[in-house]
Amino acid sequence: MEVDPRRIHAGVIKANTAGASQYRFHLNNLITLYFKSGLVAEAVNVFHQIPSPNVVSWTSLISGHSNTPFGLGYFISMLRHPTLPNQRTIAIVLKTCASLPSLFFGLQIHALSTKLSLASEPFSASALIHFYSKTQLPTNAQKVFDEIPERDAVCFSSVIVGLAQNSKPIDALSYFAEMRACGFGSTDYSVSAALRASAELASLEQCRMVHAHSVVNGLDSNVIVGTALVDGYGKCGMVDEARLVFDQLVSILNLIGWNAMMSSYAQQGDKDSVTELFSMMEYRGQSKWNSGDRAMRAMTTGNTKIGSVGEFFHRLGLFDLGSWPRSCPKRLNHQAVCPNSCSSAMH
DNA sequence: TTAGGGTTAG
Repeated sequence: MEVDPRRIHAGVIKANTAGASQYRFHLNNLITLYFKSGLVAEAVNVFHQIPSPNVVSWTSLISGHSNTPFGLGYFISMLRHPTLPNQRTIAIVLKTCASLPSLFFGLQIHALSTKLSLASEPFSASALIHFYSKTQLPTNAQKVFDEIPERDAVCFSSVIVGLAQNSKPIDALSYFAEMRACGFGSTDYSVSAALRASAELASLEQCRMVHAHSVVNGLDSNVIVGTALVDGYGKCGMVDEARLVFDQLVSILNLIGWNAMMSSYAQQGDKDSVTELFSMMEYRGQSKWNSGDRAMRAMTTGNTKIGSVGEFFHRLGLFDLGSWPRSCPKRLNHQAVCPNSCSSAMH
């Protein structure tokens, strides 16, 4: 049953007899709840009701605006408040920098993380690796990983994914082997990336090894691993094995999986199988996913009317981020760019 | 005690 955040909000107001920190704790949770329900204005409103927002309050607010320039704007407001970020805040801001993408802002965040001794913490480091991978700087990503003293499975997965995405399959598989040697269990992220690397090498033996590994670890029925398997076998020229995986997982595969299977046939010049599969896809109504995917992409890439990150900060009068002010010399005109929310957080 | 990092095609 769906929880209505407004009912919870009413309960928090009624029960506001506890101390200030307890009240803030409940409001922080409410911010997240409102964002998850798509009630952005209400979430921002709750933030402004917190007398003394802490790092969790700010991170919740920034997270609700992740992947949009507003998230970066709120991060600057947080620094000016002043509240120092922790590795969770850094992670969500870097995720936004990777998604926009904004190399310039991300580099500033890396510098700040280093100053705050957060660049090697698992959460911020894995986000840094992701950021450098998305900005096509895999050597930087690798350097960040190598400097993490205590790595976890996500750090490993991030570097494997990043190297595989940047056409460094040998390095990716080397980290995949290291991850296992260090005793970490494989994840759907690391396995799908290892398959992508194997596919780029067109190494059938490697594909089969990772496939067997995914079966042992119970990951072979995962939709993304399954798609990577179809793609991997296809690129190794083993279209029958690709089809075997495809048929086993057809009930859960999405448009990407169908495309991977059709590409496998196309690479063999088997146009009859391609058209047959395409007809089957249309019959099942799967071709409709195309528009769905486009809509999803528009939603997740920060589809605002503002042309670029640079334009956004130019409008805020903050174009030169190289010189962050220590005090608050200038009030930002948040209403000009975000008329539906309060402006006092943006200073 | 809350917030939070990494995947599949072309």
